[in-house]
Amino acid sequence: MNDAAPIRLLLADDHPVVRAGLRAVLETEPGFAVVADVPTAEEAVTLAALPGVDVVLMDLRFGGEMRGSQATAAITARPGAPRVLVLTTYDTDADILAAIEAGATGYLLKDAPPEELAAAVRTAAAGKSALAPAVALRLMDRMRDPAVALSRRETEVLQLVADGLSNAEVSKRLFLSQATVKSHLVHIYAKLGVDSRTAAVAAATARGLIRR
Amino acid sequence: MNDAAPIRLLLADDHPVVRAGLRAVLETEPGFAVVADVPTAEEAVTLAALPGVDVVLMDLRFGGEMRGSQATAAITARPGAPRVLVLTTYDTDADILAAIEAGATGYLLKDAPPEELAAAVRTAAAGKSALAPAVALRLMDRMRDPAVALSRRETEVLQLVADGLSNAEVSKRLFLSQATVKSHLVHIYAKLGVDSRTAAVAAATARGLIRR
DNA sequence: CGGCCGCTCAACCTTTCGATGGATGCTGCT
DNA sequence: AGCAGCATCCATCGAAAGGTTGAGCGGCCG
Repeated sequence: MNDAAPIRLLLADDHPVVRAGLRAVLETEPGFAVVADVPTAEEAVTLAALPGVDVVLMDLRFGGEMRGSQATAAITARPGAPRVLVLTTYDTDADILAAIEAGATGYLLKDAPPEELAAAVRTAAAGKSALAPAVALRLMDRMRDPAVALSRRETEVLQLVADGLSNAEVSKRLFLSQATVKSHLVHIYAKLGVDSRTAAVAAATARGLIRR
Repeated sequence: MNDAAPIRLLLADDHPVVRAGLRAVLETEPGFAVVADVPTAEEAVTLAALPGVDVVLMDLRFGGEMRGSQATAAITARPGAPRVLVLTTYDTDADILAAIEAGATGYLLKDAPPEELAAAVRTAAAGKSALAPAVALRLMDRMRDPAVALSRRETEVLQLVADGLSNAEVSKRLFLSQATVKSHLVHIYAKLGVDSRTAAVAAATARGLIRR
């Protein structure tokens, strides 16, 4: 399997230690070649445009502006783009769905053992999707109980509510009327089985529907 | 400086990639020797008891039961114990204070560049405290603004509010009148500089005053 | 095409929450 | 001892959020 052509990798993570760790783990594995590692999402987008990269290992949260999901979308939008494998600490619904919608080929958690990591990279390089067991489980749960699947707009509203904004502030931020915000909240309450904004935030954070 | 005796290190982190990264970063640096790396806090406590360890690099959050701060306390409680340098992704008040109270010699963030990491280990090995700039800043802020210290009762109330309970439910749970709960909340709002329960929960979680 | 669903908004009424004000008891400082 | 400061407790009232009903618009799918 791992014959002449190695899989060429680009690593994107803002933690120097993690970049060094990925290098150490993957370069000892046969059949992998780390082309470059970068500390920002912007640099990842730039370097992924060059030929000679098969798979990008992408963190989701960077210290700077651009998020990993945005970078993933920017990379996969181009023709002949490399595969993007998201590698992060977090397994919330919001993160996972954003990554998959952005075109990620796989989603791994950083606590994965090296063998699992290597296997996922090979799977991704072959163009098949690679999901960590915990992530796959969460997606199954979501499929099985569609009541807890908030719509994009609902998630957006609830996130702002969780950040402490009032209905009036949310409505201004999203260019909506307060009536619409209330309407969304009512639907959210029904889906989560609660009857107040704070309870909705608690339930949603517990289920990982919004980021903390 | 880095003459005959190298600084002997024990690494404790549940992420294999991070352990590999720390090994890679520190072993290339002269004057360091990694004695062992472990994936759990419990093993860190066990191995730190053996002689031949100068500094423990300790993560704060593990997948398992024991927290890094507990492990730190267990290690530093023993006479002739090695120095513990906490190395984590998070910089919330609660985490930092718990670590320092547990007897950590230093507190570093994982996004630190390798040189800073190496320098901090040398500082810690010499018995001096080593704080990341961001952490030092946060501590300064906390000193300057002592209003963010919630009382026991206030924390109790806010935690229940964060769990999604209404004032009526909180009052029943704590055997209070609703008026008392509201009164506590007003004080909490004043201390946190907010004016609603959801904003208070957001502010308190951001500062690590309550668990999520 | 007709129905389903997500998104948007309005008007009304009810409940809850937040603001204000005041009481008690403990602790520490002078 | 006396006082200041804080944590804890409680009551009342206007304001904000929640609940209800009803409705229009656009996309998706059988």
